[in-house]
Amino acid sequence: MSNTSVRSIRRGDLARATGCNLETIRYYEKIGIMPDPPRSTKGYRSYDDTHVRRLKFVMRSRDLGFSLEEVRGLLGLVDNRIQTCAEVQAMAEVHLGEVRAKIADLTRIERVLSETVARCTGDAAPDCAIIDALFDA
Amino acid sequence: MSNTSVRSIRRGDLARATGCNLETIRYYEKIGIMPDPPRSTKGYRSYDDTHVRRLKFVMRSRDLGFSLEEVRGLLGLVDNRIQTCAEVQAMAEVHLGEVRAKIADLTRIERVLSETVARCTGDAAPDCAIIDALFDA
DNA sequence: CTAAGGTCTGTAGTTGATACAGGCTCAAGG
DNA sequence: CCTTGAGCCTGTATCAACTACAGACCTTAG
Repeated sequence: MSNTSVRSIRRGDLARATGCNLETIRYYEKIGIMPDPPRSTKGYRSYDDTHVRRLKFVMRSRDLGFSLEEVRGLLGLVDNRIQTCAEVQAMAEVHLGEVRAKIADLTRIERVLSETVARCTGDAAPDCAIIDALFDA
Repeated sequence: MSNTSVRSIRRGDLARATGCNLETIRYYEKIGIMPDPPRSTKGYRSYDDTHVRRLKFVMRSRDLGFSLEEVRGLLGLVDNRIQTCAEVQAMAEVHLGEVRAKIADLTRIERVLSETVARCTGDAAPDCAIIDALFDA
């Protein structure tokens, strides 16, 4: 791990360091997920380690499917300790339930779709088992 | 099955007959998924069987996760026979691949999340294994 | 000194709906 | 006949979560 301490990098550097889209950084600042960074005399945003770390946290949370509102909640513990571990756990469990529901839903879709596709002859005729299935299901 | 032929129902009736949201019908007409229906002398939309059937087709396709653009493609076969069965099959297979990819993705998320939640003590402390995991993953 | 490329701002577009305001119209009850 | 409430009409705004663009400014390498 490279723990090289970084101070005063620009937005493009932060984007590269985290893999985050350039514009998304500005968006996160606008909605308060990321703090307004200090500026250079000419108005350029200036980031450091703490921003890299926080943005990676946000991205990891998003990658696990937490909504931005949920991420805001998670950051509550990070920032002000306004949330307890128990609350975070509850939130994560709710989210886990949603993820499992989505998996169940997609699994049902997968089953129906694969059955339907299997019934299709795949020829050049303008008559199709998939279309029929969508009409008559 | 009730095959009672229906002619000249209004938008609210179509919504009830299909379970579709009232405003969504207008939206589908605006984007060309549903045709502009004939109007009464006073401008009221007038639907019949064919609209009920088509809207149900659209809803079933959406329920299986097809995007509106994909639905548009499926409707191509229904409407003008501009697509062959083979093309529909190819589209369905691509979509099936996407569904499977999503399931794989969510399954990974589910695994990480459930492991993380399990490591959490769930007490009132302002220190949380979930937060730590999001930082250090 | 110049040219390329990075950054600044505000704003618009994306997908797939859903909601609302303000005005008409229609049907039923009194 | 009149009223009242439901339903319908239109255009426009809102949501998540970004992403992209225009036009101006700044920085840096050659």
